[in-house]
Amino acid sequence: MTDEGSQTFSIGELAKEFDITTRSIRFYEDQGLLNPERNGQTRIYLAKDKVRLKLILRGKRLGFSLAETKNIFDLYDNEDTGQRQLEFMLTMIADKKQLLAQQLLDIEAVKTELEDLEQNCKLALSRYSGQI
Amino acid sequence: MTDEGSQTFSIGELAKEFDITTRSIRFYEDQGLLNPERNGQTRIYLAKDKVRLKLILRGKRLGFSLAETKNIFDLYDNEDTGQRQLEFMLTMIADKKQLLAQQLLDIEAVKTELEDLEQNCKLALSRYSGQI
DNA sequence: CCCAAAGTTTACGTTAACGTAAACTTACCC
DNA sequence: GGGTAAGTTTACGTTAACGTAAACTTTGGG
Repeated sequence: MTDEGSQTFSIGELAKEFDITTRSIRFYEDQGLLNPERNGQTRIYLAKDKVRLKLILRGKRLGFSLAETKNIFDLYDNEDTGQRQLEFMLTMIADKKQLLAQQLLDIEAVKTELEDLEQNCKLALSRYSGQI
Repeated sequence: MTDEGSQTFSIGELAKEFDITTRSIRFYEDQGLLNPERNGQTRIYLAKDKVRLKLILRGKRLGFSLAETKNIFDLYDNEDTGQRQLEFMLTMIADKKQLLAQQLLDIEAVKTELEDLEQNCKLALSRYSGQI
């Protein structure tokens, strides 16, 4: 058994590792997305906090707002998942999956356009280097 | 030859078609992303404007800022593409492609997580309907 | 013991992408 | 020709996601 349960991190370490400011990390906590331990005043981050932070940033890259990400976290954390809650969660999941599918289409389209543009650029450049 | 060169649209028609407000369309023009014709005061949109609008919205869905999209438009429109310009354009294209690749990874990861969550939800729900 | 580095709270400032309102003109319909 | 629906400009308001600054406490190293 590898003992990895006691690894802790300072706010500065996390900031450096994820290349964000400490201000952002505190802001995420302020918005209810993180809940680090405390040693007196000082925040102590555990492995699960790192996971959360990774998910937050991934969500951001996909255009999720912090509120949306918090929403998902809350659903995950919710213990008393009644029937209504579960059904709501399922429709929300369906919505997100739909959104991801659209993004895939968008990415394919943009990728094609970028590659067309790239070809034209390289062709134009080749004239400068006298290859035509 | 299908004659489709004379199709024009009002701002209201575009707003309805793309499900956005006229305010947004005028704002995009204000930021230099659209350049519709005019009939007196009234804006007249052509097919190429519709294409631009589609690209703007696609960019937004992928998290591009309006400034970034305008940047790409400007590169496209640029007639005097000197060597420096072309090289700059190529690095910019490479950056965008890199970003798209990252987004693909993110989407895969989120999709997997969503499907896990979905399974758990359905399992929990099945207990309510007495299937377990 | 002292100081520089890292941490903390509080609070005001900033930017992007519109929303909203006002005050006006233009276009179309009966 | 009169109203109403759609268009226009101008301008101030709003929200999310931090940036930045001030004023303070805590902590490890020489």
